Amino acid sequence: MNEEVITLEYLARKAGVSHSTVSRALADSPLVNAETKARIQKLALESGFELNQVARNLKVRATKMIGLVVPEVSNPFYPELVQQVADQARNAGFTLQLQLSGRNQELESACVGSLSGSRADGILIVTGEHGLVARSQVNTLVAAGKPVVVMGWVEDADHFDLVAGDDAAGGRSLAAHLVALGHVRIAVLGKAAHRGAFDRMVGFREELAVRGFPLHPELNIVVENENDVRSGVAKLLGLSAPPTAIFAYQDSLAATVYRQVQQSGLSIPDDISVVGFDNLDLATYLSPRLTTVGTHITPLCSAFVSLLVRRIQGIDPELPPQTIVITPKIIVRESSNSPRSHALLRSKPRAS
Amino acid sequence: MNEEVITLEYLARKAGVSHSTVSRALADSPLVNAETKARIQKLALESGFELNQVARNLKVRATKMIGLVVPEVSNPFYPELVQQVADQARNAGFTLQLQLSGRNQELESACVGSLSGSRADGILIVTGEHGLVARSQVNTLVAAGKPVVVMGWVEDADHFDLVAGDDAAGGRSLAAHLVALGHVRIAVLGKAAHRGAFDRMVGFREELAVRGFPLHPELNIVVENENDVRSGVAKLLGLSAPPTAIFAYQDSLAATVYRQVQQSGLSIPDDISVVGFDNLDLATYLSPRLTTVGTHITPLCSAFVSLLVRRIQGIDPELPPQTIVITPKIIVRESSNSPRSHALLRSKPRAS
DNA sequence: TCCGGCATTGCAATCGTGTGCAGAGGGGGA
DNA sequence: TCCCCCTCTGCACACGATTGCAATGCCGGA
Repeated sequence: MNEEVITLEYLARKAGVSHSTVSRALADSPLVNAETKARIQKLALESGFELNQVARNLKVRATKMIGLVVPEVSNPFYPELVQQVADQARNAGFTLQLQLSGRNQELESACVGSLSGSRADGILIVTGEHGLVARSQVNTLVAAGKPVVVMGWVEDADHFDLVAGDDAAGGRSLAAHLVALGHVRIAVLGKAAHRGAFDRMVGFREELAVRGFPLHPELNIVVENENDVRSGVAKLLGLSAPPTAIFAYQDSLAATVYRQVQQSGLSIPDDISVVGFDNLDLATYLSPRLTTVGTHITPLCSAFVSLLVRRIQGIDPELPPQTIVITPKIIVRESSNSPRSHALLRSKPRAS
Repeated sequence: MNEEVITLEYLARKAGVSHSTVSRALADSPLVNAETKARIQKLALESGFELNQVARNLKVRATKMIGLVVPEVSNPFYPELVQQVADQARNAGFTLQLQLSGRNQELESACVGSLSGSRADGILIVTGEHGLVARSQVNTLVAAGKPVVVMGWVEDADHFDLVAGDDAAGGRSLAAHLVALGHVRIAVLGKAAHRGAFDRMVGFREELAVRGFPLHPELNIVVENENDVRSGVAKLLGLSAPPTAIFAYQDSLAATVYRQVQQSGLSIPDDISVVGFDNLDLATYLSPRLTTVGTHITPLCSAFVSLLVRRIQGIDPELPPQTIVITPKIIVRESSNSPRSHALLRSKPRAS
């Protein structure tokens, strides 16, 4: 077994040339003689040579890698994004370094840290419910000229590039949709406001108010976990005048709502309409398929990646921080319909 | 603005020492005087110094990164795995480099290629339906001493480390479960055999035969896509003696089966039982929750990562290639139950 | 015959760290 | 006083590649 490490130098000795020539030959430089080049390339192939990318990276001061920071990947919202970003990055000639910042983004700073230090040519950060945890770090990096783009809603994003979906608009269109169907008593299943305000819920409520049916306090349920969802739905169904529609602020919550509603012997959408937000794959697995709001994720990721690549390439370095907002669109499926009479609803049996 | 790159050398000049001392100080080496060390560390912090990891990697011949190759991440099967591997890797002090080999693993070789060349200290490859596409590449790498571990079922894995779930055993327990419930006419919704044989289906059929109810050909449906599933289920339900239970070889397919069955006005599990395989999150979102088979993913990933780490650390380099098999377990939920009488089943209305 | 230019190759510096080894300086014991 | 040892620091090389510049040899034209 040959223990010697195969380097340019090694190939050079074998081929009887200098390592510079080998380097140029493998880079297909026109500076080296055609036959020599062919001979060296053949030799490299035969000896199973692999260029040491780390050394190369050091010399050329670039890694052709971009770091992607995402809270987690078991929540079905993120994988699709990762997939798209990975594809886009590959098209641009970059490979991906994935970092999970944790469900509560407790590792976000650590992730960003491990990505800087010249390991990644640029960094993409997808925020979670807590907003941009590593804000000061990002500011420092950007000030130092490191390409960074953030995705998610962050207030006062004056100092860095931001790509965000317009959640408020999405919320408004859901509300408009339900009201147009004839719903009056509409419940909201939401989360206590992290990151300033949860725009999708705010937009939803705004639109309800505009349309003349402001959200009734007893129909506003705050949930933090699965159990809250179950008890919340139970509470709603137990009201003397139950809602005819429920807006769950995430598709994954809507799934739980489904189970709870259907276990109570009620039918979606005949007895009660349910709408979600995110347009996960899950939304089409549910039965009936879920009406929801989703950003067309391709343009979103496209903006995300191409903005970063632009920064990395360093064309117009004076380009001020950008904020790109993408408006999501409502996807109407079978889980929302016009309300039937309340009498019918209340006469239905309820599971013990 | 200070355009000078901040390096050890820069700090050294500022502190009036040599770059060696700075290097040692930042590594908290006992070789440097306590006060000097403190002074240098303080200075480094103030100037926002970041160690150039690429240079370091070159010098120490290690990157503390492991590459993870996964077919895709939009199919809900993989994200959980990625999450676990990422966590395990972080615990072991490694960061993750994610590479997507594509739904049909068409990029698998390219992924492995971009991971070798000293970019990653070790490589984890999760195969897809096509088995180990980059097999020869893996053999070469392993022969060259590069740490590589493969997950998935691969035949003749004599030359490299392999971690696999025992799909056949899972299939057998599903069959046993259904037969024990009293089912006799059981349908299988499977895929044409990629990668030799699709063990979960093989195991399922074996066990049926052992129990005395070999699979009837008309109840064996081969599907390649969503549409096949729909038409397949329709065909099954249209039989003069429809099955009382359906085994879908993947949870995600079971979801489609659900919709088709429920749209036909039939109830799960009262009219027909449905079981899946994989135990995705999805399985609990469905209603009723899906009976399925799943590997407890934590030990699986644990074996996966720790085997690789062991190779990276290079303790007992003579350790022969390992094959670790993990037996999945059946998770009984509400989608499977004893069959009711066929008369009732056939008298049910069917949606137009 | 001489010279200029072109094609090709090698030399050597460089990227930023890590580290073996030598050397400086100081303190303590004989 | 001398010497040894211990603590600390710096020199210099190495990691494996890229690349500007110099050098070589050859050919053709004057």
